[in-house]
Amino acid sequence: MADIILNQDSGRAAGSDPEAVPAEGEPIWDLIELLFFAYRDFVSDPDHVLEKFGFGRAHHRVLHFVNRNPGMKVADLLETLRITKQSLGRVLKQLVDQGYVIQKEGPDDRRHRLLYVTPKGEQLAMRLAGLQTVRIGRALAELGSGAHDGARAFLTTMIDADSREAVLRFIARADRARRPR
Amino acid sequence: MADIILNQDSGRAAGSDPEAVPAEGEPIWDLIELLFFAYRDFVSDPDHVLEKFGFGRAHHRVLHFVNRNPGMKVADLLETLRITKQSLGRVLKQLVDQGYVIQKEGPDDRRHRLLYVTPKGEQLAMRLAGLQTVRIGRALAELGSGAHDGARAFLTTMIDADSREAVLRFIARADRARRPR
DNA sequence: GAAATATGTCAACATGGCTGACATAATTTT
DNA sequence: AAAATTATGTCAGCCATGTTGACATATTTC
Repeated sequence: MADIILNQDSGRAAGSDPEAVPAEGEPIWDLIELLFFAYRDFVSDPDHVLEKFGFGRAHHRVLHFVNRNPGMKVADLLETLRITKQSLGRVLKQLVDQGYVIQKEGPDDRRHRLLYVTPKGEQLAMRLAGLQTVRIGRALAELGSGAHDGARAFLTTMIDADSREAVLRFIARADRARRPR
Repeated sequence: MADIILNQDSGRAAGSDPEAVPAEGEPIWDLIELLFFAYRDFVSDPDHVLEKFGFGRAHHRVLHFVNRNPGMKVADLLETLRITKQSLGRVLKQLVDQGYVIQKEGPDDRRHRLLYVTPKGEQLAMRLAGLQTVRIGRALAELGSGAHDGARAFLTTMIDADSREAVLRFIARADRARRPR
Protein backbone atom coordinates (compact mmCIF):
# COMPACT_ATOMS: atom_id res chain seq x y z
CA MET A 1 0.00 0.00 0.00
CA ALA A 2 0.89 3.65 0.02
CA ASP A 3 1.75 3.29 -3.59
CA ILE A 4 3.41 6.48 -4.65
CA ILE A 5 1.83 7.53 -7.89
CA LEU A 6 2.16 11.27 -7.55
CA ASN A 7 2.99 13.80 -10.20
CA GLN A 8 6.43 13.26 -11.56
CA ASP A 9 6.55 16.84 -12.66
CA SER A 10 10.30 17.25 -12.53
CA GLY A 11 10.29 18.37 -16.15
CA ARG A 12 10.13 22.04 -15.00
CA ALA A 13 8.51 22.82 -18.41
CA ALA A 14 11.58 24.68 -19.69
CA GLY A 15 10.13 28.11 -18.96
CA SER A 16 11.20 31.05 -21.08
CA ASP A 17 12.98 32.39 -17.99
CA PRO A 18 15.93 30.19 -17.04
CA GLU A 19 16.77 32.58 -14.24
CA ALA A 20 16.87 32.59 -10.43
CA VAL A 21 14.04 30.06 -9.93
CA PRO A 22 11.04 32.43 -10.13
CA ALA A 23 8.58 29.55 -9.78
CA GLU A 24 7.68 29.26 -13.40
CA GLY A 25 5.55 26.26 -14.29
CA GLU A 26 3.41 24.12 -12.06
CA PRO A 27 3.76 24.45 -8.27
CA ILE A 28 5.26 21.54 -6.39
CA TRP A 29 1.90 20.55 -4.99
CA ASP A 30 2.87 17.28 -3.41
CA LEU A 31 5.57 18.65 -1.12
CA ILE A 32 3.53 21.74 -0.27
CA GLU A 33 0.68 19.58 0.91
CA LEU A 34 2.77 16.85 2.49
CA LEU A 35 4.52 19.49 4.57
CA PHE A 36 1.17 20.73 5.77
CA PHE A 37 -0.12 17.29 6.73
CA ALA A 38 3.15 16.02 8.15
CA TYR A 39 3.58 19.06 10.35
CA ARG A 40 -0.01 18.88 11.49
CA ASP A 41 0.47 15.35 12.74
CA PHE A 42 3.95 16.06 14.04
CA VAL A 43 2.65 18.62 16.51
CA SER A 44 -0.54 16.76 17.35
CA ASP A 45 1.13 14.17 19.61
CA PRO A 46 2.54 16.76 22.04
CA ASP A 47 -0.68 18.74 21.85
CA HIS A 48 -2.65 15.91 23.38
CA VAL A 49 -0.29 15.56 26.32
CA LEU A 50 0.00 19.29 26.87
CA GLU A 51 -3.75 19.58 27.10
CA LYS A 52 -3.75 17.43 30.23
CA PHE A 53 -1.30 19.86 31.81
CA GLY A 54 -3.32 22.90 30.84
CA PHE A 55 -0.57 23.99 28.48
CA GLY A 56 -0.53 24.83 24.81
CA ARG A 57 1.90 24.87 21.95
CA ALA A 58 3.43 28.10 23.14
CA HIS A 59 4.42 26.44 26.42
CA HIS A 60 5.87 23.52 24.51
CA ARG A 61 8.11 25.72 22.43
CA VAL A 62 9.45 27.55 25.46
CA LEU A 63 9.99 24.38 27.44
CA HIS A 64 11.65 22.71 24.50
CA PHE A 65 14.20 25.41 23.85
CA VAL A 66 14.99 26.03 27.50
CA ASN A 67 15.51 22.32 27.99
CA ARG A 68 17.77 22.19 25.00
CA ASN A 69 19.69 25.27 25.97
CA PRO A 70 19.93 25.48 29.72
CA GLY A 71 21.03 28.91 30.86
CA MET A 72 19.82 30.73 27.78
CA LYS A 73 18.86 34.38 28.16
CA VAL A 74 15.34 35.66 27.70
CA ALA A 75 16.53 37.68 24.72
CA ASP A 76 17.87 34.53 23.05
CA LEU A 77 14.54 32.82 23.49
CA LEU A 78 12.69 35.79 22.05
CA GLU A 79 14.90 35.73 18.99
CA THR A 80 14.54 31.99 18.54
CA LEU A 81 10.78 32.01 18.81
CA ARG A 82 10.36 35.32 17.01
CA ILE A 83 7.61 36.50 19.29
CA THR A 84 7.29 39.57 21.48
CA LYS A 85 8.37 39.65 25.09
CA GLN A 86 4.74 40.17 26.09
CA SER A 87 3.68 36.93 24.41
CA LEU A 88 6.61 35.10 25.90
CA GLY A 89 6.01 36.65 29.30
CA ARG A 90 2.57 35.15 29.59
CA VAL A 91 3.56 31.54 29.04
CA LEU A 92 6.93 31.83 30.72
CA LYS A 93 5.30 33.13 33.87
CA GLN A 94 3.03 30.10 34.02
CA LEU A 95 5.92 27.72 33.48
CA VAL A 96 7.89 29.42 36.24
CA ASP A 97 4.94 29.66 38.65
CA GLN A 98 4.14 26.00 38.19
CA GLY A 99 7.71 24.89 38.67
CA TYR A 100 8.73 23.81 35.19
CA VAL A 101 11.29 26.55 34.61
CA ILE A 102 13.48 28.59 36.91
CA GLN A 103 15.25 31.83 36.29
CA LYS A 104 18.66 32.64 37.70
CA GLU A 105 20.41 35.95 37.79
CA GLY A 106 23.20 36.16 35.23
CA PRO A 107 26.62 35.81 36.92
CA ASP A 108 28.41 38.41 34.80
CA ASP A 109 25.45 40.66 33.95
CA ARG A 110 22.88 40.66 36.73
CA ARG A 111 20.16 42.05 34.45
CA HIS A 112 20.06 38.77 32.60
CA ARG A 113 17.61 36.10 33.68
CA LEU A 114 19.10 32.78 32.67
CA LEU A 115 16.51 30.12 32.05
CA TYR A 116 16.69 26.53 33.22
CA VAL A 117 14.21 23.68 33.30
CA THR A 118 13.57 22.07 36.66
CA PRO A 119 13.64 18.26 36.93
CA LYS A 120 9.87 18.41 36.51
CA GLY A 121 10.30 20.60 33.46
CA GLU A 122 12.91 18.35 31.97
CA GLN A 123 10.69 15.35 32.46
CA LEU A 124 7.86 16.94 30.52
CA ALA A 125 10.15 18.28 27.82
CA MET A 126 11.69 14.86 27.34
CA ARG A 127 8.33 13.19 27.25
CA LEU A 128 7.17 15.50 24.47
CA ALA A 129 10.40 15.10 22.55
CA GLY A 130 10.01 11.36 22.99
CA LEU A 131 6.63 11.41 21.28
CA GLN A 132 8.01 13.28 18.33
CA THR A 133 11.00 10.98 18.24
CA VAL A 134 8.73 7.97 18.02
CA ARG A 135 7.09 9.42 14.94
CA ILE A 136 10.35 10.42 13.32
CA GLY A 137 12.03 7.16 14.28
CA ARG A 138 9.20 5.17 12.79
CA ALA A 139 9.48 7.13 9.55
CA LEU A 140 13.25 6.73 9.34
CA ALA A 141 13.05 3.03 10.10
CA GLU A 142 10.51 2.59 7.36
CA LEU A 143 12.75 4.36 4.88
CA GLY A 144 16.14 2.82 5.49
CA SER A 145 19.66 4.02 6.00
CA GLY A 146 20.14 7.34 4.22
CA ALA A 147 16.83 8.75 5.36
CA HIS A 148 18.07 10.69 8.38
CA ASP A 149 20.75 12.50 6.44
CA GLY A 150 18.37 13.09 3.57
CA ALA A 151 15.68 14.56 5.77
CA ARG A 152 18.20 16.73 7.57
CA ALA A 153 19.59 18.06 4.31
CA PHE A 154 16.14 18.79 2.90
CA LEU A 155 14.85 20.55 5.99
CA THR A 156 18.05 22.52 6.38
CA THR A 157 17.91 23.95 2.89
CA MET A 158 14.23 24.80 3.39
CA ILE A 159 15.27 27.30 6.06
CA ASP A 160 15.93 30.93 5.13
CA ALA A 161 19.53 31.19 4.02
CA ASP A 162 20.04 33.95 6.60
CA SER A 163 18.93 31.87 9.54
CA ARG A 164 20.37 28.58 8.39
CA GLU A 165 23.79 28.94 9.87
CA ALA A 166 22.41 30.15 13.18
CA VAL A 167 20.00 27.22 13.37
CA LEU A 168 22.75 24.72 12.71
CA ARG A 169 24.93 26.39 15.28
CA PHE A 170 22.09 26.29 17.76
CA ILE A 171 21.54 22.58 17.23
CA ALA A 172 25.22 21.77 17.49
CA ARG A 173 25.63 23.90 20.61
CA ALA A 174 22.56 22.40 22.25
CA ASP A 175 23.83 18.92 21.57
CA ARG A 176 27.02 19.75 23.42
CA ALA A 177 25.07 21.36 26.26
CA ARG A 178 22.83 18.38 26.87
CA ARG A 179 25.66 15.91 26.44
CA PRO A 180 27.89 16.65 29.44
CA ARG A 181 31.42 16.40 28.11
CA MET B 1 29.23 27.16 4.25
CA ALA B 2 26.37 25.44 5.98
CA ASP B 3 28.76 22.74 6.99
CA ILE B 4 26.72 19.92 8.38
CA ILE B 5 28.35 18.87 11.61
CA LEU B 6 25.34 17.68 13.53
CA ASN B 7 25.02 14.79 15.86
CA GLN B 8 25.57 11.55 14.04
CA ASP B 9 23.52 9.76 16.63
CA SER B 10 22.36 6.94 14.44
CA GLY B 11 23.79 4.44 16.90
CA ARG B 12 20.42 4.26 18.75
CA ALA B 13 22.41 3.10 21.81
CA ALA B 14 21.17 -0.51 21.52
CA GLY B 15 18.42 -0.03 24.09
CA SER B 16 17.35 -2.99 26.19
CA ASP B 17 13.96 -2.79 24.48
CA PRO B 18 14.23 -3.76 20.82
CA GLU B 19 10.48 -3.40 20.46
CA ALA B 20 7.97 -1.15 18.69
CA VAL B 21 10.12 2.01 18.77
CA PRO B 22 9.10 3.41 22.17
CA ALA B 23 11.55 6.28 21.89
CA GLU B 24 14.24 4.85 24.09
CA GLY B 25 17.49 6.74 24.10
CA GLU B 26 18.16 10.29 23.03
CA PRO B 27 15.50 12.21 21.12
CA ILE B 28 16.16 13.01 17.50
CA TRP B 29 16.81 16.64 18.27
CA ASP B 30 18.04 17.75 14.92
CA LEU B 31 14.99 16.73 12.92
CA ILE B 32 12.61 17.94 15.62
CA GLU B 33 14.15 21.38 15.50
CA LEU B 34 14.73 21.49 11.77
CA LEU B 35 11.06 20.71 11.23
CA PHE B 36 10.16 23.62 13.47
CA PHE B 37 12.42 26.10 11.72
CA ALA B 38 11.76 24.84 8.21
CA TYR B 39 8.01 25.01 8.67
CA ARG B 40 8.25 28.46 10.22
CA ASP B 41 10.02 29.81 7.17
CA PHE B 42 7.89 27.78 4.79
CA VAL B 43 4.71 29.56 5.91
CA SER B 44 6.33 32.95 6.33
CA ASP B 45 6.49 33.77 2.61
CA PRO B 46 2.72 33.47 2.06
CA ASP B 47 2.09 35.23 5.36
CA HIS B 48 3.72 38.41 4.13
CA VAL B 49 1.63 38.51 0.97
CA LEU B 50 -1.59 37.60 2.77
CA GLU B 51 -1.09 40.48 5.14
CA LYS B 52 -1.41 42.96 2.29
CA PHE B 53 -4.77 41.40 1.42
CA GLY B 54 -6.00 41.50 5.01
CA PHE B 55 -5.98 37.72 5.13
CA GLY B 56 -4.34 35.25 7.47
CA ARG B 57 -3.14 31.70 7.41
CA ALA B 58 -6.65 30.41 7.79
CA HIS B 59 -7.67 32.09 4.54
CA HIS B 60 -4.63 30.63 2.84
CA ARG B 61 -5.50 27.10 3.80
CA VAL B 62 -9.06 27.44 2.57
CA LEU B 63 -8.03 29.07 -0.67
CA HIS B 64 -5.32 26.50 -1.24
CA PHE B 65 -7.52 23.48 -0.88
CA VAL B 66 -10.44 24.92 -2.81
CA ASN B 67 -8.09 25.84 -5.61
CA ARG B 68 -6.64 22.37 -5.60
CA ASN B 69 -9.99 20.67 -5.42
CA PRO B 70 -12.54 22.69 -7.33
CA GLY B 71 -16.07 21.63 -6.53
CA MET B 72 -15.25 20.19 -3.13
CA LYS B 73 -17.99 20.15 -0.54
CA VAL B 74 -17.89 22.18 2.66
CA ALA B 75 -17.83 18.95 4.62
CA ASP B 76 -14.73 17.79 2.73
CA LEU B 77 -12.96 21.00 3.55
CA LEU B 78 -13.87 20.70 7.22
CA GLU B 79 -12.43 17.22 7.33
CA THR B 80 -9.27 18.23 5.52
CA LEU B 81 -8.58 21.19 7.75
CA ARG B 82 -9.88 19.52 10.90
CA ILE B 83 -11.56 22.64 12.18
CA THR B 84 -15.15 23.38 13.10
CA LYS B 85 -17.69 24.76 10.69
CA GLN B 86 -17.85 27.94 12.77
CA SER B 87 -14.14 28.57 12.34
CA LEU B 88 -14.35 27.78 8.66
CA GLY B 89 -17.47 29.90 8.26
CA ARG B 90 -15.71 33.03 9.38
CA VAL B 91 -12.91 32.93 6.85
CA LEU B 92 -14.94 31.34 4.07
CA LYS B 93 -17.49 34.11 4.30
CA GLN B 94 -14.80 36.73 3.80
CA LEU B 95 -13.34 34.88 0.84
CA VAL B 96 -16.78 34.61 -0.76
CA ASP B 97 -17.78 38.20 0.01
CA GLN B 98 -14.57 39.53 -1.47
CA GLY B 99 -14.85 37.44 -4.59
CA TYR B 100 -12.11 34.87 -4.12
CA VAL B 101 -14.38 31.85 -3.77
CA ILE B 102 -17.83 31.04 -5.06
CA GLN B 103 -20.30 28.45 -3.90
CA LYS B 104 -22.58 26.53 -6.24
CA GLU B 105 -25.51 24.38 -5.38
CA GLY B 106 -24.73 20.69 -5.70
CA PRO B 107 -26.28 19.24 -8.86
CA ASP B 108 -27.35 15.92 -7.35
CA ASP B 109 -27.84 17.02 -3.73
CA ARG B 110 -28.94 20.62 -3.57
CA ARG B 111 -27.98 20.93 0.09
CA HIS B 112 -24.32 20.76 -0.87
CA ARG B 113 -22.43 23.96 -1.50
CA LEU B 114 -19.65 23.12 -3.93
CA LEU B 115 -16.68 25.41 -3.60
CA TYR B 116 -14.74 26.96 -6.46
CA VAL B 117 -12.09 29.63 -6.67
CA THR B 118 -12.81 32.58 -8.92
CA PRO B 119 -10.13 33.73 -11.39
CA LYS B 120 -9.12 36.27 -8.75
CA GLY B 121 -8.98 33.51 -6.15
CA GLU B 122 -6.96 31.26 -8.41
CA GLN B 123 -4.50 34.04 -9.07
CA LEU B 124 -3.86 34.56 -5.37
CA ALA B 125 -3.71 30.84 -4.64
CA MET B 126 -1.20 30.32 -7.41
CA ARG B 127 0.88 33.25 -6.28
CA LEU B 128 1.13 31.81 -2.78
CA ALA B 129 1.87 28.34 -4.07
CA GLY B 130 4.50 29.92 -6.29
CA LEU B 131 6.30 31.40 -3.32
CA GLN B 132 6.39 28.07 -1.57
CA THR B 133 7.49 26.41 -4.77
CA VAL B 134 10.42 28.80 -5.07
CA ARG B 135 11.59 27.78 -1.63
CA ILE B 136 11.12 24.09 -2.25
CA GLY B 137 12.58 24.29 -5.73
CA ARG B 138 15.65 26.04 -4.42
CA ALA B 139 16.12 23.35 -1.81
CA LEU B 140 15.68 20.51 -4.28
CA ALA B 141 18.02 22.12 -6.77
CA GLU B 142 20.64 22.49 -4.08
CA LEU B 143 20.33 18.84 -3.17
CA GLY B 144 20.33 17.07 -6.51
CA SER B 145 18.31 14.42 -8.22
CA GLY B 146 16.84 12.09 -5.63
CA ALA B 147 15.82 14.86 -3.29
CA HIS B 148 12.22 15.23 -4.41
CA ASP B 149 11.45 11.55 -4.01
CA GLY B 150 13.33 11.45 -0.74
CA ALA B 151 11.49 14.40 0.72
CA ARG B 152 8.17 13.00 -0.44
CA ALA B 153 8.88 9.64 1.13
CA PHE B 154 9.98 11.17 4.43
CA LEU B 155 7.03 13.53 4.74
CA THR B 156 4.58 10.83 3.74
CA THR B 157 5.72 8.45 6.44
CA MET B 158 5.60 11.27 8.97
CA ILE B 159 1.83 11.44 8.50
CA ASP B 160 -0.46 9.40 10.76
CA ALA B 161 -0.78 5.95 9.23
CA ASP B 162 -4.56 6.36 9.28
CA SER B 163 -4.58 9.53 7.24
CA ARG B 164 -1.72 8.65 4.95
CA GLU B 165 -3.69 6.88 2.29
CA ALA B 166 -6.34 9.58 2.22
CA VAL B 167 -3.72 12.29 1.86
CA LEU B 168 -2.05 10.52 -1.03
CA ARG B 169 -5.40 9.98 -2.66
CA PHE B 170 -6.20 13.64 -2.19
CA ILE B 171 -2.98 14.73 -3.83
CA ALA B 172 -3.38 12.35 -6.73
CA ARG B 173 -6.99 13.37 -7.27
CA ALA B 174 -6.20 17.06 -7.08
CA ASP B 175 -3.45 16.62 -9.65
CA ARG B 176 -5.96 15.14 -12.06
CA ALA B 177 -8.48 17.89 -11.30
CA ARG B 178 -6.10 20.75 -12.00
CA ARG B 179 -4.63 19.05 -15.06
CA PRO B 180 -7.58 19.02 -17.50
CA ARG B 181 -7.40 15.68 -19.24
C1' DG C 1 25.63 61.10 36.65
C1' DA C 2 23.44 60.10 32.24
C1' DA C 3 22.36 56.95 28.79
C1' DA C 4 21.64 52.51 27.23
C1' DT C 5 20.25 47.72 28.04
C1' DA C 6 17.58 43.56 29.86
C1' DT C 7 13.63 42.38 31.64
C1' DG C 8 8.83 42.74 33.29
C1' DT C 9 4.15 44.45 33.31
C1' DC C 10 -0.33 46.77 32.25
C1' DA C 11 -3.86 47.51 28.89
C1' DA C 12 -5.99 46.85 24.67
C1' DC C 13 -6.72 44.64 20.41
C1' DA C 14 -6.74 40.83 16.45
C1' DT C 15 -6.83 36.20 14.75
C1' DG C 16 -8.46 31.91 14.67
C1' DG C 17 -9.32 27.95 17.34
C1' DC C 18 -13.42 26.09 20.39
C1' DT C 19 -18.48 24.87 22.39
C1' DG C 20 -23.45 25.19 22.43
C1' DA C 21 -27.72 26.42 20.56
C1' DC C 22 -30.60 27.04 17.00
C1' DA C 23 -32.43 27.87 11.89
C1' DT C 24 -33.21 26.44 7.15
C1' DA C 25 -33.51 23.66 3.29
C1' DA C 26 -33.23 19.33 1.18
C1' DT C 27 -33.03 14.50 1.28
C1' DT C 28 -34.02 9.99 3.12
C1' DT C 29 -36.71 6.94 5.92
C1' DT C 30 -40.75 5.18 7.57
C1' DA D 1 -47.11 12.55 3.46
C1' DA D 2 -45.01 12.99 7.80
C1' DA D 3 -40.91 12.33 10.36
C1' DA D 4 -36.13 11.95 10.81
C1' DT D 5 -31.70 12.88 9.19
C1' DT D 6 -28.26 15.55 6.78
C1' DA D 7 -25.65 19.71 5.01
C1' DT D 8 -24.95 24.08 5.82
C1' DG D 9 -25.12 28.59 8.14
C1' DT D 10 -25.26 31.72 12.02
C1' DC D 11 -25.32 33.89 16.70
C1' DA D 12 -23.02 34.37 20.99
C1' DG D 13 -19.31 33.80 23.84
C1' DC D 14 -14.88 31.80 25.50
C1' DC D 15 -9.83 30.77 25.12
C1' DA D 16 -4.99 30.80 23.49
C1' DT D 17 -1.65 33.31 21.60
C1' DG D 18 -0.09 36.64 18.61
C1' DT D 19 0.33 42.02 18.24
C1' DT D 20 1.40 47.47 19.77
C1' DG D 21 2.34 51.01 22.93
C1' DA D 22 3.54 52.81 27.25
C1' DC D 23 5.92 52.63 31.21
C1' DA D 24 8.79 50.71 35.52
C1' DT D 25 12.99 48.74 37.48
C1' DA D 26 17.50 47.24 37.94
C1' DT D 27 21.91 47.14 36.09
C1' DT D 28 25.63 48.19 33.21
C1' DT D 29 28.16 51.22 30.21
C1' DC D 30 29.69 55.65 28.72
